[in-house]
Order: sequence, then structure tokens, then C-alpha cells
Amino acid sequence: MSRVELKKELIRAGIRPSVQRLAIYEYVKMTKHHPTAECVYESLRDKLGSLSLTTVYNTLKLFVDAGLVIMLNIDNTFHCFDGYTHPHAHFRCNTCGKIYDFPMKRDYHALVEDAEGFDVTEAQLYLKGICKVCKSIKN
Amino acid sequence: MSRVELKKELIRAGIRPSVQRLAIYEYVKMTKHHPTAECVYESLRDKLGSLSLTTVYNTLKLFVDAGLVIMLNIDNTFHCFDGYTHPHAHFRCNTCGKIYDFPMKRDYHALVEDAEGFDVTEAQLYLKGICKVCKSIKN
DNA sequence: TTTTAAATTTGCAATGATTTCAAAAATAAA
DNA sequence: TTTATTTTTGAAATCATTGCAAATTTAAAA
Repeated sequence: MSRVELKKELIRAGIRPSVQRLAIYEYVKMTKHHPTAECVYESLRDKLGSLSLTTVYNTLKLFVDAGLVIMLNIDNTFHCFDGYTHPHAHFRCNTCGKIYDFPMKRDYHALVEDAEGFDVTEAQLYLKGICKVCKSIKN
Repeated sequence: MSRVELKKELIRAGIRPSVQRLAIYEYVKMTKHHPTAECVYESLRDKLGSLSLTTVYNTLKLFVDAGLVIMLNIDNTFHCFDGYTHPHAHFRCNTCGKIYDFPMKRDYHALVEDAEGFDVTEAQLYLKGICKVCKSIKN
């Protein structure tokens, strides 16, 4: 996705594309490694000349509220962010800490009973264990 | 479940049932409202005469590591605990904050593709939205 | 029962991610 | 250009959680 397209997405969502916002949006959308706010900050500080960690937090919250980015809470010590908003599951390796995206066969509705009367607007399937790579290293 | 049975469960898990541990275990197993560590502490402090918040944290970690209790991370500002360890989904109401247990039809495996080579030892399905009660109040 | 060793509890301080806040800077509107 | 609005910034505050070392309790040994 080009920078121009990303800009249009922000505008469409009613978010004015400032230099910082566009840079943060581009970073979160393009990377695949589920960065933390701190990570976004470290990665962009030099490129932008200057950047505040507060701006990163504020901006990410803005994106999450607008539905442009998903906030993951799979690691209970910090949040991380995912620009890929299509429904999918997340796997966190207990050994290396890496987070993997897993496609989901069906909608979460297939799993849940007795949800009548409840409005489900968000669903997260978090899996934990040992990843392929760490498993092969061990053996 | 009786206090004697709970005591036996702790011993079976290799955990010595001190006064504090048994009280905390009983509380978490018996309550249905997914308490935080702070909540456990507030609820038991008077009954036990004295209690340290650190003890509550240490003890809950002990239970979680032993698989006796599940730690939920559905609300991203704090953890809460569930003594019901059978696989089930959790729904958090964005309005009232209450957490509901939802039975799951199938194993999470039914949902996930491409998990070959990965060892999944833990699975959490977190749902968010508006609960039945809050919805009926609104209308 | 006494002595000794090990396990457990305790409270306070430290940690670290996140938020608050008010001022400064940038941008848009008049 | 002037004025109003939005955005960014950095330092301080917050708050759940953890580290740590001393005090207490419990179990084991003598």
C-alpha cells in the first residue's frame, strides 16, 4: 500500500494526516511484527527528526478507536498493535515471545453458544505455547 | 465444593495449604465475578485479620502456574482471575465492565488453520461489546 | 520439647507501561 | 495578517505489578 493510499484512508476515517500520524500509520500497517508503542517510537524518532512517545500513544489510540488498527493484549505486560484488521487469531510463543498471525476458518460465532441478546463488536482469539521454530531448535 | 475438598486439591497440586492460600483459593473458586488481585485482597483482609497484597499476587501466580486458576487479560488495565478452568469464552461489556462466561461449542482447534508444528498449550477467546442487560436498559 | 532449617508472609520500595496536563508549535480559518 | 483550532510535546503523575529483605510461621531433626 502506497503512502498516498494510506493518507486517503486516514482522511476517509476523519483523521487529519499530520506528518507524525501518517508515519505512525505507515509503520503499523507495513510491519508484520506487531510492534509496541515504544517500538514504534524508537523506529520513527530518527526518521522524523523528533517525536514524542505521548504522540505515539495518542495516535495509536486514535487509530484503534477508528478501527484502523487492532490493539493486542496477548502479552500481559504491554500492548502491541496490528495493522492487519481482518479477523484472525494470534499465537504468542512462550519461548521466543514472537507473535504469529493465524488465519481463522470460521467466524468466532461458530464457537460461542448463548450469545443471544449480546452485541459482540470485537473478538480476539489468543493462543499460547511453543512455536515451530523454537520446537525444532529444542529437538 | 467444600473447604476440605479445596484443601485436597491444593495438596494434590503440590501446594501447601496455608491459611492464606486456602482462603484465596476458596474465594477464587467460589465467586463468579472474575475478581482482580486487589478485589481478592479487599474481600479477605478482614476475614483473615491481616493479609498482604503481595501474598495475594504471589499466591494467584502459584495457582495459575499450577493450572488451578486462569488469569484473564481481557481488560487491558488489570488482570482478573477465574477459578473455572474448563475451556470457555469470556465476554466483557464495554458499558458496565462485567465479564460473562460463555460456553464454547467446539475446541478452538476448529477455528484455527495452519497450526501444524505449533504446540498450543493455552487458548483464550475474548469477546467485547454490549451485554444483554445494558442493551435492555438503553432501549 | 528444644533447636534448626525451610517455607511462607509481609510491607515497603522499585519498576515500567500508560495517562494526564498544560504549554508550545503547527495548521486552518477568517 | 490575525485569530482560532488542532496537534505535538515532555515532564510529572498514576497505578498495577514485582522485587526484596526482614519477620513470622511451619516442619524436621535432635
